[in-house]
Amino acid sequence: METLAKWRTPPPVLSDAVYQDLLERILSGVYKPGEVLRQEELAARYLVSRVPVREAMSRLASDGVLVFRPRRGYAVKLLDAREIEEVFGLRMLIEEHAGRLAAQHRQPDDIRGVAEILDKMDALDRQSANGMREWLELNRKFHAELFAASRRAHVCRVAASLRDTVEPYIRLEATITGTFDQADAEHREIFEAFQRGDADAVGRLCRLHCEHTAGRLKQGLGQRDQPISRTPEGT
Amino acid sequence: METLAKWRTPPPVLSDAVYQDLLERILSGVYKPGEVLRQEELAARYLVSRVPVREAMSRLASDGVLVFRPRRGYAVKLLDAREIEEVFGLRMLIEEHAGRLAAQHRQPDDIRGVAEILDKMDALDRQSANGMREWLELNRKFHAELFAASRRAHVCRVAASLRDTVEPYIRLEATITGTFDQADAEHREIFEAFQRGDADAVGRLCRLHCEHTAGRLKQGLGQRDQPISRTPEGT
DNA sequence: GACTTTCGTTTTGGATACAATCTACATTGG
DNA sequence: CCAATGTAGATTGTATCCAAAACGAAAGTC
Repeated sequence: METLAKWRTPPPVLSDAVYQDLLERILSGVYKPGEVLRQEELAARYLVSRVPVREAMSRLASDGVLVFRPRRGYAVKLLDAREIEEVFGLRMLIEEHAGRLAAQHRQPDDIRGVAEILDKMDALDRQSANGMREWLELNRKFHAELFAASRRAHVCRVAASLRDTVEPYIRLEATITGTFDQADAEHREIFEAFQRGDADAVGRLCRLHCEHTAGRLKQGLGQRDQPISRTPEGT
Repeated sequence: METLAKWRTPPPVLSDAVYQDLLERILSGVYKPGEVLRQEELAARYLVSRVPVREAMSRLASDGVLVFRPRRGYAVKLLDAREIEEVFGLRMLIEEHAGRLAAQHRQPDDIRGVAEILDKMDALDRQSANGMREWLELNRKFHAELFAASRRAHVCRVAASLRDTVEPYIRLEATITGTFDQADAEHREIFEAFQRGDADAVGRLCRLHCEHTAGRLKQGLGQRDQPISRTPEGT
């Protein structure tokens, strides 16, 4: 038998799988900000022991998605309005930078990849709950793929981390108001500048896009007092 | 007996202690970029089991200080010149922002705290190896304390993470060249602007400070080919 | 001689076990 | 009736154990 080993896909690591799924569930609001995550419960859900669950959670805590209170477990990070504004302030900086770099370093494949995501978003039924959910996932993917074209791993890492931190709130707001039109239009604009390699425009538009998202969020979630559970927060 | 429990110091979490010490050792170059960290070895060093060690390492990996390759363990992140430049590009953005916010939101205590650090740095003997080490630690602390005055946890988190990513290289360069004068002067300048609450100046100076550090690094480490071990890297 | 293949060792990933701590609730005393 | 106390159960943090994968060196093959 010849060297099969070289071709075999490397064995998956449970904590990675848990990390991914847990992140997805937090971003999509299955676990709400402030909610405490029980290790045993999650271990049972994923049919693993608590060890990989704990590892996944400690990573999510470093990402800023969870908070850790010793001996009291991990909870979904709960942001107040001021913190949301803070994160968006950072996103505006980083994403302008990332957008500019993306436009400068993009390859033909990148344009195709991003275009594909936009097309998929166009095809969705924004009225159905399912369509909304898919739109939101594709929305996240759009930005990730766009920035990935910069070929700058650290830029992408920071941008993704910041985005993930506020993503639950973005999705909450979008689900409530159901307005995707402005975002759609801005995505198209960004894409067009990206396609023609206009770095300054992409940067400027990305920053604006952040700013507008922050504005919608502020308005949409501003009135409602914390709709969230009662966990007193640190970090 | 009255409620003693409330006064007892909350029980320490081993993985936190390991995280802290491990980070310090990585930043100070005890574990060099590219080096693989054995779980058993570290567990023995800290007299704990491998579990808290793994947890600490998974956090450090999320911070960008370590890289994780499934089933092959964690290694100290090895950056090439391009990545170092990338990180400094981000730092210039973030730290200008952070510096500005710090100047705007600083309290009297913050000024005292930062001044104290600068004084300690002044008092050190920069020739001795020990003095250098202390200077480098205080240098890190200076920036952390300065930015902390912004009262913006997310800003501080991102700034610290980016700084930690390149800190081993900063310390390596500084240890080799032994030139602290420019940094000292810039710290003083930043502090003075910080003291008088000149947000624009602090922002501008922080950005410049980053730029200069990056420049020194590029020159100091540019010539030497990777002095590091042989680990082939991903992420 | 270079390239596999084998096999033993090392090291990792994960499960289980157990002690320490926290939480909730019932009880007591004022 | 309310606050403080005590206690049982739930939950976390860590140690220990085991199977599987990676590594390295020796032996075999063309």
